[in-house]
Amino acid sequence: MATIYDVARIAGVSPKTVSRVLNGDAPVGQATREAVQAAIAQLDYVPSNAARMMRSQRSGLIGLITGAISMSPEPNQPAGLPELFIVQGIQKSLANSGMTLMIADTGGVVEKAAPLIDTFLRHRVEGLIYVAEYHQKVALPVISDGTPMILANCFDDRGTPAILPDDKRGQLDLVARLITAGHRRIGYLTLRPEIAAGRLRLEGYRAALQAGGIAYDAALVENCDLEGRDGETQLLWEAIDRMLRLANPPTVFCCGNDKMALRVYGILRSMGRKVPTEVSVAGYDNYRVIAETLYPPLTTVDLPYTAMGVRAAQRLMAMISGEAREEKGPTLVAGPVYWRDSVTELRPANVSLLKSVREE
Amino acid sequence: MATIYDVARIAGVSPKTVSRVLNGDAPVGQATREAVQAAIAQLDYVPSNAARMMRSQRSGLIGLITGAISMSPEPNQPAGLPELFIVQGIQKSLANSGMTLMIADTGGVVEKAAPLIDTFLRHRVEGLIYVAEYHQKVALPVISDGTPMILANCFDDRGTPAILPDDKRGQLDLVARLITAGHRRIGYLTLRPEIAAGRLRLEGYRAALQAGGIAYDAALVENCDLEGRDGETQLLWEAIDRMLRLANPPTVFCCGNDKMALRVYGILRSMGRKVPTEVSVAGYDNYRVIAETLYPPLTTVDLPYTAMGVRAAQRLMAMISGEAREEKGPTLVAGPVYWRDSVTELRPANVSLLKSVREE
DNA sequence: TTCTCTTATGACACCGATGACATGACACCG
DNA sequence: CGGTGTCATGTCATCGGTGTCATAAGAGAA
Repeated sequence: MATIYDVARIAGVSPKTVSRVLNGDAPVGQATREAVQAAIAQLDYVPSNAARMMRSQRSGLIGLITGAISMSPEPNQPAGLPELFIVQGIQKSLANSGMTLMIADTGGVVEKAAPLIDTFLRHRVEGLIYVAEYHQKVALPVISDGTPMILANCFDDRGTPAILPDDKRGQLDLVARLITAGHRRIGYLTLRPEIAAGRLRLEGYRAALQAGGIAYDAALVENCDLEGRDGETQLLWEAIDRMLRLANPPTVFCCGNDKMALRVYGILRSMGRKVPTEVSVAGYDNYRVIAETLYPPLTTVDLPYTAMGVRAAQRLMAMISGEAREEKGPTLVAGPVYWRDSVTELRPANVSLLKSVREE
Repeated sequence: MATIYDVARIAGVSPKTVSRVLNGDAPVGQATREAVQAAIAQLDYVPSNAARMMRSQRSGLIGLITGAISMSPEPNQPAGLPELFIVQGIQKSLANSGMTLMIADTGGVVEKAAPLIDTFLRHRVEGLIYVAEYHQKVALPVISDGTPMILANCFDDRGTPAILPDDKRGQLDLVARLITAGHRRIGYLTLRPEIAAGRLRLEGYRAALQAGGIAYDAALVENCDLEGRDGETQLLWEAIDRMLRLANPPTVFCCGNDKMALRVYGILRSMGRKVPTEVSVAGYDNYRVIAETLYPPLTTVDLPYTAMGVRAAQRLMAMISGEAREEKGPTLVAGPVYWRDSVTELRPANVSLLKSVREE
């Protein structure tokens, strides 16, 4: 493999001059430059990053750790995929920064994160991003040297900078929109409260009710999430059946996520209830394969994965460049409500007052 | 950032001895070793790969280029995903080789492959893998230095080592199995012949007929692939309708892939034909979300992406270690037939004779 | 004309590891 | 007891670039 010395010899200049041609960091005479470039071409010279890095102490590398790639997309488990959108956003945002993104994969095994981080540190990455498959708390090993690190779609105890979906705000926006549409009895089939999304979205639901002057009714809220195990459909069926038998039944069901909404469609249909004319349904995630394919298309809230990726990259770059204005705490990213045909406008007059709700 | 010299000073030994403790390449006294390890821990020392690499001329890096990550999984376009299985296979296979896998993404733009390759070469990767999203021909820039390169799911003009799905063999196995089941009139709704999979699978179909002593009937074969554009369903409907009106209609429809089979299910149902009692259907790809979810579950051929990834990694490692027995030409990887309920056994007696067909 | 100043280039040390080689201390052998 | 081998460790050069400083040649300015 040719070195800068070989190029220098062929071109009849000093190695340093070749370096200058390569980096453009000092003026070089036209004739000299051409001679050097010819020599580079002739030798198929490719500079060694290792050598450059040693001297300059800058690697130009960003390390990204994810489990997305090796998550088997199980038929029942569409998770893992969304992560890719985050990675995409990061990539797009980093593309023009001159940084090279190194992606490593945990193979779905969280314990592998530690050795991967170590590998990255050996390569002297200038920043690290850890992407989790769903909004959760994590406990990664401490980075003892000062390498900046960002968590995407997760957070930890130590206050490591994190980029998180604004689940509370999203659910709030959706329910507020439902209220504007005239719904006052809003059923909520929630995710289990152990996961962050479940808890936060419920908070958003309650906040929206309060803002709309509607009393919270425990009879309209039920956890129907069994962590993917069987029996979820039964649980849903039972909850829906009970709510619909109330003296004052819900006019719309909010679902913990789009997958649950998909099931709810089936259940309502088997009960002989028409969506949306008799009952409305809303989801969460804007999991497009579901939301756009369902009939009628599903009203839902976008989980802004790509935007989160972009923010993660931006915040990391800010940390690397050591900008003074370093934010504290997690960055929350809200996604827009996608208003589709699965929800009836009970009070159409109101609608004209609305501007479309979207990520600011 | 601490260096090996700092560690040496603290531990009261020479840098070389620290190096020996780190690499275990020469005996080190117990007491010395412990002193060194203590110093390493005290300083949070992390060795610099760049420096190590310069001296040893080995990077321990494998570069992987893919478009998988940034392919938006369009609702209509489940491609891009399968690629991930290849990456997974590669990763699994490389995990214990001591190599670090660097993944870079083209963002779906093929032109970005060249600069990415260049970046990898600057890092002196010891091998390169290019993964394509579907079985196709590619034209990557020539690697002028001797870095080994492998193509996965694609091939080129220059005879670069490639790992390809054995589409011909897979279709042959499937059709042979149909024949064994007693089918003799086998309709084939093909992919467009411009793509490798379309051409090769058709070859497999014909080879199976020939082996089974059945004459090829052009009336039973039709290209129904419009490259994802609209009108595909109409095309399918028309083809199926015509074939079923033949004096001697097919008893089974082979489809170019599982997605097409999904449509065919719908069409047959709308025609009032029951699957599989009146007509059988078979797919290709074993795209599990479709094949296992459909009712009845779809008989299909596995596209062995994970296995291809494993083979790609293995072959690359063989090239790197410079093994004499270097294969020529592409490595074909065949996947097993998944026999499910979408195909009727017209002649059940035969079945007991079968061993399950699988990847060798 | 002499003195800056800029442009163009080179000399040399150094980044942080490791390979090659040398050395000293023992242990074991005959 | 000298010779030989193994263990434990150190010295020094080197990998391929780039930062720092020096130097030479012209271009303007005083």
